Amino acid sequence: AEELQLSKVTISKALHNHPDISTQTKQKVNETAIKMGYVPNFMARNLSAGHSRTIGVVVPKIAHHFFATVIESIYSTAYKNDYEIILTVSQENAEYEAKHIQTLLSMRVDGLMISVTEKTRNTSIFEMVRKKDVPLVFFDRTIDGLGYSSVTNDDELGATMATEYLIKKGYRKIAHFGGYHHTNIGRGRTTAFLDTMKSHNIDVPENWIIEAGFGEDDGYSSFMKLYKTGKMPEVIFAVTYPVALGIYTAAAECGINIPDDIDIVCFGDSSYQRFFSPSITYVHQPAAELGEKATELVIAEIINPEIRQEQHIVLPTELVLCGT
Amino acid sequence: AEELQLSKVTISKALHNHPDISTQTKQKVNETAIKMGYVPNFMARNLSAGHSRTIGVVVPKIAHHFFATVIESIYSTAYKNDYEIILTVSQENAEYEAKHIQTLLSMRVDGLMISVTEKTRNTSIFEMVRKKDVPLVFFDRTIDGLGYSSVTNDDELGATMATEYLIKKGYRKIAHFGGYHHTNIGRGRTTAFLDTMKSHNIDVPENWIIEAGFGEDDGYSSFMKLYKTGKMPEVIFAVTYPVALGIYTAAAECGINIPDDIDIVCFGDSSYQRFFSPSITYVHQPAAELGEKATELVIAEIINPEIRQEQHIVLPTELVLCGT
DNA sequence: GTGAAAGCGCTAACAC
DNA sequence: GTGTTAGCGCTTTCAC
Repeated sequence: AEELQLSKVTISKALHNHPDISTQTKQKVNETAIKMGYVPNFMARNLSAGHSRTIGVVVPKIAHHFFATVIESIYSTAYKNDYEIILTVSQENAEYEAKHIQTLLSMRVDGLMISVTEKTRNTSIFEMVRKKDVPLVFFDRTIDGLGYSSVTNDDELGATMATEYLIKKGYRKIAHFGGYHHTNIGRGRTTAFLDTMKSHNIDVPENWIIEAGFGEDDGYSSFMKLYKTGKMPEVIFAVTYPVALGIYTAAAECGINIPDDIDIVCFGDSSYQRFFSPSITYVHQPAAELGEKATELVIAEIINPEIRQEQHIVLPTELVLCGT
Repeated sequence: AEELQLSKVTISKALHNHPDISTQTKQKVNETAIKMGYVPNFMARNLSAGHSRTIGVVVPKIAHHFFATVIESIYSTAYKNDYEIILTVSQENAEYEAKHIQTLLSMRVDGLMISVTEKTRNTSIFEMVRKKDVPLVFFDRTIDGLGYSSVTNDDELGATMATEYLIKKGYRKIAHFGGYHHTNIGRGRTTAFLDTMKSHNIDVPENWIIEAGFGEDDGYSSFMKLYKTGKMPEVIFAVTYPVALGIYTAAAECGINIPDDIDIVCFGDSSYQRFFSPSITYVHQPAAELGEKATELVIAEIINPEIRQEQHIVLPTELVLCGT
């Protein structure tokens, strides 16, 4: 339609500032393009280009401080590098997750960033990604042994610090609501907790280690389960912030006061943490940095396919004491 | 590459379950497609189809309970209807917003859902959307007078209820930290507040109405501004939850106790509201429903271009009393 | 039941 | 400097 007497090619070149074209022609083209509200067709462009300058992201949840922060950081890092983000949410559902990855693949994203669901066990979809030769970086929640790069928080360090802190504070009866052991973060945190306890020669009753998911519901039901045993600890170490909140709710229902009757420590926080009462001692995760590093990693792998070998970045966690 | 002796056309038809093709051929094609991990090219498909079964979304912020909830709801509603969501975040920056809309347009999204930034004033980008004839629905934060449909919370109702509540509680010295008046939600809440105060013949000093943004920073600086006047109210009605949090922080720094010295009411909440201490009386916004309705609206407009006339859905808000 | 031809909007390679 | 040709991967129309 831009037939102000020029061919498509000339237009295309002009719009791309090709040296072939005379400055005046360029200007004329640009002007009329703006005037008539021309918007290039991304699909056509990328179909012929063979790539999309687009990165697909799959997260298990979005209404959660940690992920929301990571996502914002992914967005801004991507934009800085002229990549578009296509975000999908698996809602902790492994089936949705696989479907989203399919869709993203069919959109021909140049790279993939994934934080898996708490239930993901079947890895066939990731092998498919490998076959397509699309770079993939896991963040926070990873699947090991597939040869993909990852960016994670130092779960072991955090869990160790938290446990040491509790012991130093004089606690001996410590329960742990860990995530599923088949997930890297569940395993890492639980293992570090147990190791630390062991190194201090403190026994942990078997039913004080409760394996469940990462959500508020899980914290709630785990507490109820613990409560029914009749033998309560002095403190609970929760695998995530939502789990800690679930514990709060359940404890309140059971007439148990936190932190007087039972204290809590957990991984992660919310931006509202400081208004929370009573405030919790927690392990801080560098969410924004994690998003940034992960994004830079995929982009690097996209640009430089040769450098595409496994690489694991572990970001240090930090113990934030209650009331600071 | 799928040359197991068939042409592309046959393959395409088989994959689409076209009646032309024999059942056995279909099966064979499907099997090998799965075996070799065939993924159709979304861009090619949509290039020839002329649409993308994709909806573009622009939100000002994501790490915010209200928006996170709306977004999750948009996602699930879209998926239910077989639409893909492309989410972009403007970060309250009108320039980014315009750029994102451009990108989305170039991706040939079938529809657009937008909650504008607190700074958006230039509407030329929206006129461009009109020219492209792409359906657009505003949610929560709208631009009126452009002829687009919208789904919003009943800001007037909420603000009126909140104000009435404060008055009934005996407060007379009420300050209001409203959003910018050029935004629909800022204007709606402030106007309803002033009207209600007027109908009760209660005076509001001019410098107790502070116009600012919707973020925590704004709450903080507004409070400081108020504090410097030396004349403090009994209670502050904050335009958003983050603003209320900013007030908390500022008040703490000024040695002012909430709610003893100054009370707070606000619009919106967080999922952690119930753990918050002291808890706040707030106006509940039906975030999930808002996302759902808005998504259904765009989809309806996409499917039925004729019905594309302005339509404004206003969802009722609710006053939630402190401690319930 | 299957395939050949044309076209979606764009770009890169090569003429003119 | 500008235009022609061809092809990205798919779908639709119409022959066979």
